[in-house]
Formats: sequence, C-alpha cells, structure tokens
Amino acid sequence: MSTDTPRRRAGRPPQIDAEGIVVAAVALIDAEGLEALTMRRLGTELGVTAMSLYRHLPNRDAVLAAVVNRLAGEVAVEAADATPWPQALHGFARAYRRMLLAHPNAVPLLATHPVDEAAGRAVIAPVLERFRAAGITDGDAVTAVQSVAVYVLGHALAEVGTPPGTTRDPQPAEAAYYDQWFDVGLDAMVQGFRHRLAADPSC
Amino acid sequence: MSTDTPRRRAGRPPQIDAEGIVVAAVALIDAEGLEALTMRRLGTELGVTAMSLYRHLPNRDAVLAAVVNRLAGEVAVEAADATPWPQALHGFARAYRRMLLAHPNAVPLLATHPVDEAAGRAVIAPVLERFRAAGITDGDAVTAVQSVAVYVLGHALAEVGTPPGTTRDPQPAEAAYYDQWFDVGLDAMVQGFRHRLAADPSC
DNA sequence: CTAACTTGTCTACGTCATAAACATACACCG
DNA sequence: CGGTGTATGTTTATGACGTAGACAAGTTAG
Repeated sequence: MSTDTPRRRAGRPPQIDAEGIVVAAVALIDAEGLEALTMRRLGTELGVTAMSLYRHLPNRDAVLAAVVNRLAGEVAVEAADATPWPQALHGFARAYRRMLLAHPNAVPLLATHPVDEAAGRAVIAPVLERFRAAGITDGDAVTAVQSVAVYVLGHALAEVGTPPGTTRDPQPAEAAYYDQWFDVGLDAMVQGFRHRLAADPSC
Repeated sequence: MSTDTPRRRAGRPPQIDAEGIVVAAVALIDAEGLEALTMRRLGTELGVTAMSLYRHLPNRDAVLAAVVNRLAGEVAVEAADATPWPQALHGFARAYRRMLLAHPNAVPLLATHPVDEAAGRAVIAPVLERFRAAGITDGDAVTAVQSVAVYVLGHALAEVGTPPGTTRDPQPAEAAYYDQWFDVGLDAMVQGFRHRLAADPSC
C-alpha cells in the first residue's frame, strides 16, 4: 500500500550488490581456493575495483561470514514426517557432508567461522522435529545433532587437509577410504545415541 | 666415537634455533592469538629481526607446521597395560581435549594444518596397543581412534569459535555446557564402537 | 538547472612475507 | 698472530594485502 512501485531511491544505480559479492566469493573459493579470495581479486571478478565492495559489505571478514552462512544454507535435509530420528540424523550428516565435499576449499573457513545461530537452527529444524516425534527433549536432541555435526566437520577437515606430497586432484581410492571411515564413525555415534535415548533399548 | 666433543662448526654462533622459535611461537599464540604471530613480531620476541628466522625455518608456514607438531606432542595419553580399550579411548579423547583447551588460540591452526603422520602415530600408539590386547585389528582400531579424534577437534572448534558479542574470557557456565556436551557425544561414540567391535555385545 | 544522495574510483598508508646483498663473529690453518 | 671460510644476523627493497579519505559519476527530487 505505502510502496506500490518500489520507486528507486536517489543516487547512482548500483552495479553490484551484497548477494552477488557473496556468490562470486563462493565461486572464487571453489575455483582457486581461499587464498585467492582477496578484495582486489573479488572486485575484478565482478568488474569493479576493490573499494567498491566496501559500499556493500563492511570488510573482508563480513564477506567470509556471509560465505559461511550461504554455504550453511546449501545443506538441505530431507526428513519426511514418518522418518525415525536415527535416519533423520544420518540424513543430516550426509547432507552436511555433501555440502562440505562440494566446497572442499571452503572447509577450513567453515571450521573457523561459526555459522549464524539462526541459520544453523533453520538447517537442523526438520531433524529436531523427528526427535520430538519420538518424545525426546530438545536439549537432548540438540546435543545429539551438534555432536554429529562436529564429527562431520572434523572428518571433512581431516579429508581436505593437505597431505604434504599429494596433488590436489581427487584420488578415488582416498575418497573411498574416507567415505568408509565416515560411515563407520557416524554409525557408531548414532548407535550410541540410540542406546542412550531409546525408550526401548533394543540392542 | 667419531664425534667425541661436538666441536662447534665454523661460523657465527647462532643466537636462536628452530626449537626456540617454535616455543616462542606457541607462547605468542597463547598470549595474543594467531593473528599476532607475524615473522616480525616473532623475531622481536626473540631479540632478532624477522629475516633471521629464515635461517632456521624456510617460511612462515613451516613455523605453523612446527607449532602443530609440537602441540600434538603435548598430548600425553595415560593408558596402563591393564586398561581396556574403551577406557583408553576415553583417556585419549580427554588428553587431546585438555591440550586443545590449554591452547584455545591454536585450535583453528590444529584444525587447518594436519599433524605430521609420524607424530600422530606416536600419540595414538599406546591406545592402539589396548585395542590389540583385545584382539581388534589395527585397521578397525585406527578408524575408531581417528573418529574420536575428529570429534574432539570439531567439538573444540565449536567451543572456541568466536560468538559475535561475547568477550573472550572463560565464561564458567559456558565451559560447563561444553564439558557436558563433550562427554555425552564422546560416550555415545565410544559406546557405538563398543557395540560394533565387542566380541561379547553385552548391551 | 540545481541540489541531494548513492555508488564507484583514485590515491595513499601501514603492514605483511620474503628475496638479495651485505655485515658480523666465530673456527681453522698458516 | 693474521688471513680465510662459513654460518648467522641485518639492511634494504619489492610486491601484495586490507582499507581510509577525497573525489567523480550517475541518478531522483525540486
């Protein structure tokens, strides 16, 4: 009612916006790694100078924080209403891992910069719902989900950490080793939580 | 026999050595954080210029790698010969966590730079011994220990990750929360591995 | 047209890691 | 004792970085 046509504000029309900066930052990290993400380079990528970026984001760390939250948003958990919580927990772990492996160069960033709390809650909300359906308190559920989350992130860190003499191409044998390890550790943790939380400890 | 008196080599006697550099680097990180660790600052701390450091270590990244390995060496696992492997695994996790919390500013570094393989093996050797005593293969044992290790590191990352509005003094209530979460997640994972590896699944 | 306002650019500063040339301080040999 | 070789520390310099401040450009409101 008040703003029928959005009626652009006065001033020079922007060539870039915060969203586009973050998208370009993710692309740059994926393509060339974290160290390639400089303000100058990011500006060049968008056809502007480095200083233009500061009209949209206060500093480089804000770019990194925005990248982290955007990547967190890429984690899409599929948890149907009928899914029991152990499967939902597995699904969350796999979705999180899928995102990390899709952006290996960003994993150290995810490890260092905490995800915005609201964004994090949004990601795990469907999983927590499955715990509630089983009568488990949110406190216990959050602990379980967070435990799995730190395991997944720690595991991805070990996987993408640069071994001194190796090239950075994906060694298929290496990938299989990490996949297997991941499943074993994840199964152990989920099994442990099932043992701890199940009303019926059907061992 | 060949070198009875070490007979100092020719050349100007060194004021510093690699060991001292690493010790000073750890102290600096502990006191002022990772971003304070610049070559100039580190040199100043030792009473020399930045360039002198390059006579003993090839570059800054070598300093960081040496710091990582030194900190890894601080993890002392107490595992007596009679200790069953689940307790040894718990002990390893606690020792690792103790080191991380003693050097919170170094945790992002530990997360980013992989520990030297030999150094890592040395740390977990006594734990693997307890698995062997239970007739568990080294492959299964390594998977279990590594799974716990990435959980511990991931958990520490979450704990020391800077929440936006908080000061960096240790909030006692916060510390207790993380301690409890740590124990729950660790117990779950160890319990899961016990379920998976025990000859007698005494659930 | 003028004023106001937003965005992009130019220039500049201080700091960083580190390369190259040079100075220093010792052991060894005559 | 004095020269020589050698390992170590220093000086100076380079290019990249994040980002502050002044300015130019391009739009809307009057």
